[in-house]
Amino acid sequence: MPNQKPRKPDKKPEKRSRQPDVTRRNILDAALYEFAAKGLAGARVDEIAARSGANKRMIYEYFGNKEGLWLTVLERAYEKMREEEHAIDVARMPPREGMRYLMEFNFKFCSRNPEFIALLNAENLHKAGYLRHSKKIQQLYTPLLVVIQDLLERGVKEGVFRKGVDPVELYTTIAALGFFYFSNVHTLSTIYGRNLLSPKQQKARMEHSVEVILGYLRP
Amino acid sequence: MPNQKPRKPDKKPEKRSRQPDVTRRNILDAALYEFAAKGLAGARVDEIAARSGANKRMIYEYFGNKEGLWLTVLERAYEKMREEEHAIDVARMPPREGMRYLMEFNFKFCSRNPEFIALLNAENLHKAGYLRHSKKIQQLYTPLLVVIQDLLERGVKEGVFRKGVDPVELYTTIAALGFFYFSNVHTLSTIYGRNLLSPKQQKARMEHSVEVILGYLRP
DNA sequence: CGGAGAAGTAACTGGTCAGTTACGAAATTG
DNA sequence: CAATTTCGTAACTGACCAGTTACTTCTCCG
Repeated sequence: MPNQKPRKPDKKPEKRSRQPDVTRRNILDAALYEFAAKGLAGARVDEIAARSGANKRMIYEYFGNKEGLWLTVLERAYEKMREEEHAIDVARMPPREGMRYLMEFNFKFCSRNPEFIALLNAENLHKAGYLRHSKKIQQLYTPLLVVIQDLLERGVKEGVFRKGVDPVELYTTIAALGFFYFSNVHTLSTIYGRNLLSPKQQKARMEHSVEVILGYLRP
Repeated sequence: MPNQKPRKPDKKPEKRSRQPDVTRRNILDAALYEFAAKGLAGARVDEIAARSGANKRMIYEYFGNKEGLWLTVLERAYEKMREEEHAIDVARMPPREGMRYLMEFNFKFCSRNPEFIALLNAENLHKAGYLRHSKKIQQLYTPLLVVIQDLLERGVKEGVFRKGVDPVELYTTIAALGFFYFSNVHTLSTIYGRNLLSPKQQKARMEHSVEVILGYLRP
């Protein structure tokens, strides 16, 4: 089986090498997987190189060192979340529906992105030392908080929400209800003796979480 | 400064060496510190030896290897929590007070024991592989769940709680509201641009958490 | 006191891993 | 088709680190 694929240098380099963007992206994907599975200290650069199909030299050329790679992966994960969150259009929903939607989105996002959770936990182990260097993160959540504020105000006006709820506290609570469950699935599953990752358990948990939020918000 | 301390072999060996229990305990304390700070992969056995004042040989004699040490530290942490939780006497409190007390205890425990949180997160990174081997953990939470069930039933009977709340879901929610905040303090502090570890922020957060639980539980 | 065994020390070992380097192959450019 | 740059490979290096070993010192008990 001789490889005569690259014999055709037409204007569109469809397959094969010399595509830095693709290589870069492959490295980041592999790194996300490895970091999420083993943390920063446990992850192996050789493993990332092997999994990405690239090579260590490329990794160090693109990202400098292991920590540089970590920071890039972390920022990329946050960006992904922002993008998805950006797609939320809650502003014109009725307050209660809007709040339910927010909670469900958050829950499902955590369910779909366990690597994101592992990454955040690892970063907290490092006391957010890397995240602090990323200036763009800080204003990332403002739009979401504005949306929540708006929902709260409209809810109060319509008489379906209680007064005096702080949007930051509420957002933290929403995040907590989604995040904690998936962050601690394994120890919780062990303690309760059930598989909390089963769709049935997940659904029940999401329903309960929505109920907690909406129940609390009643006037 | 010649050391003539150990020159007195009276019946009570007050200070100094040859006290396996003390050495063992020192190692566990040092290991808790190191593991909580750096995770299993990041922790260094040499560092634990140095910090404990003991020696690597002792560590391997007592605990076999690094993983054995990890498991022992983990179990010890859970035991500590159980002990403190055991001291809770909520059974004869009025339902709402009891629930508030539970929530506050949980919150304060997380605040007081950041190592416990780090340990749990690391163990979840390992998919609870170590915890699963510890049979005694599984039935640890049953008494607490019974207490919650009792509170809920009395609350319903007295007309201060809503019906149909699942005690397991509720406990998970209580745990989430306490745990998540401290587990993610650093990234949250970075994002919000405030120091969430300040007593003021902690107090506000605890009040909010209690409000969420009690607000949700209203009939 | 003296011998046995437990507790402790420090140097060592073998493997692992982050980061480097020397070199080759392909592609782009003129 | 050279020359230059970009991409890729694989072997290497030096540090680090889990676990071991050879040896010393203390304590206990007869």
